[in-house]
Amino acid sequence: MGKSRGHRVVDQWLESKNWVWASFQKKAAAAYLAGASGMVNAPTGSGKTYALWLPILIRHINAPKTRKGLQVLWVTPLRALSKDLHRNMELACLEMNLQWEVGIRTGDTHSQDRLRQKKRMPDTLIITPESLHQLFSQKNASTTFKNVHTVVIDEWHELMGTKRGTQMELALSRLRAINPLLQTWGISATIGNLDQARQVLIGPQANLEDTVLIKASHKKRLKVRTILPQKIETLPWSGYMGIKLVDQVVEVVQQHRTTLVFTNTRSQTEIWYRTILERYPEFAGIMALHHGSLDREIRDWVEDALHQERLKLVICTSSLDLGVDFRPVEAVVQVGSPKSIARFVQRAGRSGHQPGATSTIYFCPTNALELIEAVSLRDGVERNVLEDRPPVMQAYDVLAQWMLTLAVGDGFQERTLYEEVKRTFAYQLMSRTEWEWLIGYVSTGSSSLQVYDEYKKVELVDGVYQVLSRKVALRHRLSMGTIVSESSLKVKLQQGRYLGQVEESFVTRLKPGDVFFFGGMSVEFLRLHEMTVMVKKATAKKGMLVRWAGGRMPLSSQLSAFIRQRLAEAQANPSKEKEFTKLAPLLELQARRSLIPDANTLLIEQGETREGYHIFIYPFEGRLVHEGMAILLAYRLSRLSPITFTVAMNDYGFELLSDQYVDVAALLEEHALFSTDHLVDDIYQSVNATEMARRKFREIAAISGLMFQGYPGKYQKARHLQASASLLFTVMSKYEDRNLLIQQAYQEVLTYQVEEQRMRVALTRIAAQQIRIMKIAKPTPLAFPIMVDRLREQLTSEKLEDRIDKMLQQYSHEN
DNA sequence: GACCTGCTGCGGTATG
Repeated sequence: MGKSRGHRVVDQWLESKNWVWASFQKKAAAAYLAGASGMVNAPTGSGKTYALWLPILIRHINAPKTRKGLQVLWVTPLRALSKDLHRNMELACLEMNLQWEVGIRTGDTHSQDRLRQKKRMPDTLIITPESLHQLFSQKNASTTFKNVHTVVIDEWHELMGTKRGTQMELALSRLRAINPLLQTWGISATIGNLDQARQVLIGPQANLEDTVLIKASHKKRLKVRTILPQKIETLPWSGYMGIKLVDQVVEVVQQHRTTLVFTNTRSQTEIWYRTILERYPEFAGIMALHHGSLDREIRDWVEDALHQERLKLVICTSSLDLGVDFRPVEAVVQVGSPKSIARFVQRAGRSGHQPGATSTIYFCPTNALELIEAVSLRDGVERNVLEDRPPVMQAYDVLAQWMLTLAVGDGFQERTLYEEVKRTFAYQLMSRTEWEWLIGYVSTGSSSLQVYDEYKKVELVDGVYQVLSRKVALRHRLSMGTIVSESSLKVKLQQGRYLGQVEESFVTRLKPGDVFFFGGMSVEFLRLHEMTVMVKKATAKKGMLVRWAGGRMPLSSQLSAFIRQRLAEAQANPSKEKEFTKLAPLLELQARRSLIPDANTLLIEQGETREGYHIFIYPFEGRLVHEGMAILLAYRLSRLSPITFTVAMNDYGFELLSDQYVDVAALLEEHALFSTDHLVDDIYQSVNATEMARRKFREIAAISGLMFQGYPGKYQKARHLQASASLLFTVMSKYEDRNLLIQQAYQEVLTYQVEEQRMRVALTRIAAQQIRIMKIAKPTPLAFPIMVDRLREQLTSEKLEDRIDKMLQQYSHEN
């Protein structure tokens, strides 16, 4: 069999580049050219883009030469990725002398380019999910997409677990309705539920066996090393900044060409940067920091400098998790718990980007107990355990937005769209009643809002649901997408550049003259000018640290399981791992004052201090489950006899504090405190559920179009937004029985706030475990950090220090 | 003198 002209062109091109087409790339190409859909699973830097890009070109070369407009959509979750991709794709076309135009359509595409695209679409469009939806909100959208035969979704693992993934599912279903032969391909890093990822991509009714999974065979070698502290505290309380080990981290940095130091929070990057600069002034100029609140220009500069090998060290948050390959990076340091094995591996992969090179990651614990995590991470990496990314199900806010998007564009027919939506993974279980509620919602704003005209958005004309009002259409286009951010203020040097963003709550505490540390420099607050925080460079070195109110990631269940297994082993066999040896004094104290739980034991500690009566429980299930369990237990105990608790938790356990003594042992004999019966009811009955749902509702209201977030550039106060979301929540809960969006808020509390599924599994495990209740005279090493955490919420930092000092004096001696 | 908690991502006003 002779090769087609397309194959020959590509072969010649590969030859001229002196480049081998790897076997996984060949497999992907063959499957694609045979008309299949599927997924490519390969690490970054392995050339997975070309695995699909080259066959797309082959197909084009062999196809008849008629103008067809848009034919290929290449979806990327990151704008930053699109430029690199564009360059590589165009270069390939150019070198092969092909007439094939690649365009970019993202938020920063110039308006003239957009207009040009509108008139004449390029053959391939690199696009974000949000911009794709923008295209669907234009008139003639179905004409735009009528010749699209291929959609490639890059970093699908990253999108799938989020509402952006749901957006993608909806768009795919629409594209398949336009062209039933559409070929869908995902590109994904390795995750636990790889098959499910593929199913979500192709839709629930499609047969998984008809699609292809292409795996790159070469495995990335990964070395994990722990940075060990000289000595540890037996009562670990010292925060989670890890700065104590800075000298040892700098030692690592000095041994490598370029190092990335990953931290868990933005303020942590700032403090590490400042500390290193103070102690090692020679790093000035060859060290940078990178996090999500720094101005885009600054971040771009850092990324460029990394490429050009001008930096020895970059301190960053997950803002550098993904995307661009930084070849010069030789080593990665993870400061503090990465919370999941998959994230740890992902970050490790930022180093050693050459094919065949080994990635090296150093784990720097910020707290004595994290030494157990170090061993557990190594376990996870060795056994190749990776967490799942469960897809988002039944997010009605996203669906409502999609209905409006289509109504703003070409309009939709109710029956057809219903069938189409049911063919997505996310909405496969949606009932006809629920759908009808949504139709009502977009046309009248639901029964509780019927009297208000502004919620009547969609009108039915000749069987087609459409948005006729220009104002409604404009407002909708301005507020598309599923990312709802805190409202923030820009920070600008008085006569100079923008530094980045801080949150409103931080600024309200500032007085003119106050010094804070931001973007790697000391700045003095001057004034608030047109919603911009004006600052100048400060002479004073010390200053406040900016704080952002971000999300709190819990420890993954996979990592938790390893920790539960390893804890008892650390005591039984302290010389087995060097981390265990270090931990020995702490574990001895734990064993002396209480006991060290093994994997079959649930430890409960009870004690009394001047603060009151403490109950500590250690399921080792991550802080969200602990929050849920604390609420649950507090509720169940209070039903037995009136009592109130203050709750606190961390990733290992939680505390119930009260001014009354509770005989836990006796109560456990008679009552199933840890039972899964009536679990959801009991959580909803507890005081916090409504408040939690109310907070969740803010995001739902924004996505579903209930709440206009304001015109771009125009500032809207966070308090105002919160207030109107809260008002809507009250009205809708009160006057409507079955409001889908309110129900969704409660559902999200269960799924994401208290991790109901995981809690059930944990409770079931506890039911089979032996429960050991220990009376303690003094707080144990496991209890102490939870107590400190509770105080941290109540006290200012100076007061907290005094308090901790006293506590340490009181509790650290013998027994 | 030691200590500072809490990720990321996108989009956007303008016609016949």
